[in-house]
Amino acid sequence: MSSRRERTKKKILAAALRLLLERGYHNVGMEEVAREAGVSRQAVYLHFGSKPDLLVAMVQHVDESVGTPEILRRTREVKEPLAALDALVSVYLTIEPRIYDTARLIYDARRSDPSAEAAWQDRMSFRRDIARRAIEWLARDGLLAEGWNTDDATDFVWSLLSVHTYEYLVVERGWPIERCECHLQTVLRRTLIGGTGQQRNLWTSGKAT
Amino acid sequence: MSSRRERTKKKILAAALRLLLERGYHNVGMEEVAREAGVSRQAVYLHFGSKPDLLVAMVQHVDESVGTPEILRRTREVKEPLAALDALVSVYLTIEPRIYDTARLIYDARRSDPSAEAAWQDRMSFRRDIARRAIEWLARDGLLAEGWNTDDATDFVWSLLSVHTYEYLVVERGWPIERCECHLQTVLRRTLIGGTGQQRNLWTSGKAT
DNA sequence: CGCCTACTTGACATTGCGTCAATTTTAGCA
DNA sequence: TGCTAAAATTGACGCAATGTCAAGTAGGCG
Repeated sequence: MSSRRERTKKKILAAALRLLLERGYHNVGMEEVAREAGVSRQAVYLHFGSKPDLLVAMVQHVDESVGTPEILRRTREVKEPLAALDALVSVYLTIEPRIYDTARLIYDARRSDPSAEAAWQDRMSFRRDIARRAIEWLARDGLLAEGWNTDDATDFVWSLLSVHTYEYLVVERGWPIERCECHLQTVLRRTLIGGTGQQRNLWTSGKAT
Repeated sequence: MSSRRERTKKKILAAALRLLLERGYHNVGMEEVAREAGVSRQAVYLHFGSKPDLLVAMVQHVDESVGTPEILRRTREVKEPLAALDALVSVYLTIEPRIYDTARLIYDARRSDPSAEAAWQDRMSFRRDIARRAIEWLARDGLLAEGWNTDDATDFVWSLLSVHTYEYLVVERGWPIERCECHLQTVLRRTLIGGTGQQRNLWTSGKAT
């Protein structure tokens, strides 16, 4: 039972998505979004107060439709901490292709708009929490390699599994997802896993799926 | 023998630098740049045709004043390939603090401006070349770890030693340069060095300077 | 002095964001 | 069916920023 209002809102969101993803935040005006959605320019302002607000709404909408939380739950189904690191990479590369474009939009806008900045920081602290959970698990079992503490390892994993790693390797360099997954898992295992875990896993680390 | 023209140009560049670095590309207008430089708005257009062109000129100016090529030459003074990887990180973290702000400006602008995009791609392919040299050296000596080929390792090093790794770890998370250097060196050594090199270096890898 | 280059001045066109008030359309409901 | 209130349109406006143009004004050099 979508009301008239909600339907129009969805139309606008869909249009904004198409246009902004294709041409970038600063290259598309509200006028064009309205035209693409088949509504008047003012209707856009009626539903979303401003361009930055429209962007933030777009991002939230994409996040919900992708279902990030459900996918992330996979990380917790894993039985042992060593596999958690692999799962983290795997989940990262499942989600990233779907949200990359919008994440990039928010990143672009955050310099010039406070609410975009807030949305970005939200996302970032959420991602750091996910990374931290895996690292704390490793650390508790004494598997964290020499030279790392929980905080530093968390930051490193968070920064390695970021929008920009995806951008550099997959988007710019054209790596297939599988190759990216394999290499990033290798990086994390060799770098962060020490103690007994290293013996067990070092020699399988070059040939993950 | 700085002519009047050149002096004015420098004044404008300096003013643009101050303002744009502080407040970002989209938050500073040409009017303000001109006022800060103590010249008329049209003088700015006289010297640099447009805002994007001013940005590109700014970046080139900073690059020259930092002397990136000279600093990068350090990478080649290294005697053995294992040390080259460490030197790469070290050089990266010498240069990055000085150029981070302007690099970030270019990155911001590249979505909406072709000449900024070109400047960015230039910079990126230059950086990949640097990384590739070190990796090829490793590979030639058979020190590249299992699971990596030259291309992939180059891309990975390039993406790890990027503007955004610096942004995430140093700028956002407040890592001191030394900590960042130590950890990144560890990452590269443990990840990329295999064969005999690994035996020799693995146990010093947690405690680099 | 006079000349040329560099710079200034003030005006203008254009675009994009955001706002407003008056009006029309439309969905929901009696 | 016809009424009403919400939702959307229309057309105008203010504002700020980019970029352009033409005419005028310094400042150095013969």
